[in-house]
Amino acid sequence: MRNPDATKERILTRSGVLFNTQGYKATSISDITTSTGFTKGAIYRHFKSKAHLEKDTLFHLSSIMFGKLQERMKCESTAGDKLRAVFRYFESYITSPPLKGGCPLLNAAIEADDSNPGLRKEAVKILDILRDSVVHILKNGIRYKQIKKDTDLEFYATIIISSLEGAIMMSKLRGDNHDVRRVIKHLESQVKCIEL
Amino acid sequence: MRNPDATKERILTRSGVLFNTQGYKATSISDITTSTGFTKGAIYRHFKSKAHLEKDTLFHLSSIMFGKLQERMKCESTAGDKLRAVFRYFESYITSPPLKGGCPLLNAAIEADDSNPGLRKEAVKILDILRDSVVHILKNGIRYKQIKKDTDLEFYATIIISSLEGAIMMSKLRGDNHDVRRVIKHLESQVKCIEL
DNA sequence: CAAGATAGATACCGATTGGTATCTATCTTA
DNA sequence: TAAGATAGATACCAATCGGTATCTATCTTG
Repeated sequence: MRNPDATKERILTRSGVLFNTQGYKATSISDITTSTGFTKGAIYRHFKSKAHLEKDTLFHLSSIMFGKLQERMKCESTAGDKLRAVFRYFESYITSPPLKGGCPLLNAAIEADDSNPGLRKEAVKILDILRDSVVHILKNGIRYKQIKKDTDLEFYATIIISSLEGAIMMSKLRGDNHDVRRVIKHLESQVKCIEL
Repeated sequence: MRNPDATKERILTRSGVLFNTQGYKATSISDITTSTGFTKGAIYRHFKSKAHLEKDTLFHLSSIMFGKLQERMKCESTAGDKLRAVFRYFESYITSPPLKGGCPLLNAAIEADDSNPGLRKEAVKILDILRDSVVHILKNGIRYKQIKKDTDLEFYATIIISSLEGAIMMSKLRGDNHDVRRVIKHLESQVKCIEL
């Protein structure tokens, strides 16, 4: 009974890296024991099954990512600058990853099928939060006369998120940042279209 | 020694569905034996390891997909119409999937890490072919005065592919076609910008 | 039709999987 | 300080993993 909270945190952190790099199914409990230094007994005391650990870990990962994203956004004052901060954050997934393995939403979304409903539900939640964040930025932009007031919020949120996620897939596959750079260039010109 | 070619074809077809729906790592050889009706002995006669089977299967999947894509494109005459056919093909991944499990490129790209270099290389090849297809359409469009001649070909190919792939991820996760519809609407307006 | 080749089945291998029952040692609380 | 609670270790489980050695039956070819 040394420090259960720190143990749980350590397990979530380490399995976060493993799940995000190797995949959820491909990461075994043994992988996690060797990475954390804890035994199976310790892990199954804190998480009642591997599926639960996967879901909790994905939540843990998304909390970290949204935290870092919020940090970047609150440094900017206008809606346009906040959006460009989002773009730069996604580019960092490639150029200097805040977490090894790329975007946890993208990874979980592709891997989570109907056989892992917990993971899938968690991924949907993350996508909702991300979409709402972009919508929120645009909404405030309209309120403060920075964004055209007839802008279709959901539409632009979808365009931004989909192209960024797709770009991460491409850039990660190719091993360079050319594709994500192109997409960001395109999104910046799109933002200019709705900026006042 | 009944019909080795048909056997190989059947294995590739069945494992194609399994790999594309459950994932490569998550699909076992036993899954494939029960799906095909063949035994492990038969499978390992035609493929020297699971990794080889994965790679060959991804190639098989991409051949089918590109075949269907070509069919749709050759029905159209102008570059703009060919691009719109590409968009509709990607939408069909959601509305009436030509293959269960969504886009094989996207699935393989996310799952393939450095531990499966064969699969990864095959995924890069597919991405190259897809990108070259779009570039080729645009190039011919310029030649026949349908597309503005100063168009950045690689740029538009990246924008189109990334946003479509990202949209498939989102729509598949959510279980509806709203996101992919939005992205296609956006891409259609982008095409209009470079059409003559 | 005889002989070799090969497609595919059967049976097995050691390693690893997720999971659990049990034990010990440290903690909290009366 | 005594007693109960709990964090974590150890040892085990049946099931399954990818892979292989061997056998049989059908094919091709002389």
